[in-house]
Amino acid sequence: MPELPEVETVVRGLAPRLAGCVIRQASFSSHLVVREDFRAMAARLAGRRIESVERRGKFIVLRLDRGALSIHLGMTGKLLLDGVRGEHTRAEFTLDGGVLVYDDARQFGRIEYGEPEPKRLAGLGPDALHSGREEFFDTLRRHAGRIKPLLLNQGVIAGLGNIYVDEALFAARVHPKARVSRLSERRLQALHEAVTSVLRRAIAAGGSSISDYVDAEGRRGSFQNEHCVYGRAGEPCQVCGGAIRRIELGQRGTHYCPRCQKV
DNA sequence: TCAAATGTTTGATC
DNA sequence: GGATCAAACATTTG
Repeated sequence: MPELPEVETVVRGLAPRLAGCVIRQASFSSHLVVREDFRAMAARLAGRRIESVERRGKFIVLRLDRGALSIHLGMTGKLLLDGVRGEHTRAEFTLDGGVLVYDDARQFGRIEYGEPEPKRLAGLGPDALHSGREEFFDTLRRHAGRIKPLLLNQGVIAGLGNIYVDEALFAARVHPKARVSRLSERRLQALHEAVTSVLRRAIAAGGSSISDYVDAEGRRGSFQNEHCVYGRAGEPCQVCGGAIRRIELGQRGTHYCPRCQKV
């Protein structure tokens, strides 16, 4: 459910409400979401002040007066301000200014603590939204292989997921199976511009709500209405009128226009 | 009953 | 050290 625009939307909703709050109490109920000892984790968080709420790739990062907490929403995670405890609630943070509820049906999400920050954040590539043209080129050119799996690799570029990779490749007219090494400077530049503009437009729309994504206030996004290829197999391409095709690539459903996107 | 789902990790193989 | 592919994680939905 959550890629960069969805996580950004959640962070923008949380930041003004959480900054300056103190965590009074934390409780957990899933060893899949929280891999370490619940009591040790709760003890470390109790009494900590939240200095800021930031996004790194698809991670929500709460900077605390000591250390930092990272929250990854996986596929079905929701972080709800003053949310109500439900069947799939896996964590609850009682703050001096409200309650933060972490809900996650599939439990692919992760909550981790680290000092000064969780170690896995160090493995992320440059942020897809803030990566400049030069950095984008240099990073991609260091790798071989097909462009789509590469863009999905968080260690290469952080933040893109299945929806936005398909949408950006369509906007740049690049075939998902294209080899990075075969892409011209011009194609790469188009791709960089496409990534940036698709992400910006998606953030402006509050993200994409395909099935369950909602922001910190429980509101759905609307960018799914602007998808050109994702989830539109069989529908006519908005540019050429040909049918959008769905294939499997790197174990992910992949949507593209065979006429507009050549290898 | 089967397929697919906004994600990531791990292990085998080349 | 990589790329590539399959499987696994757990649950819901059509």
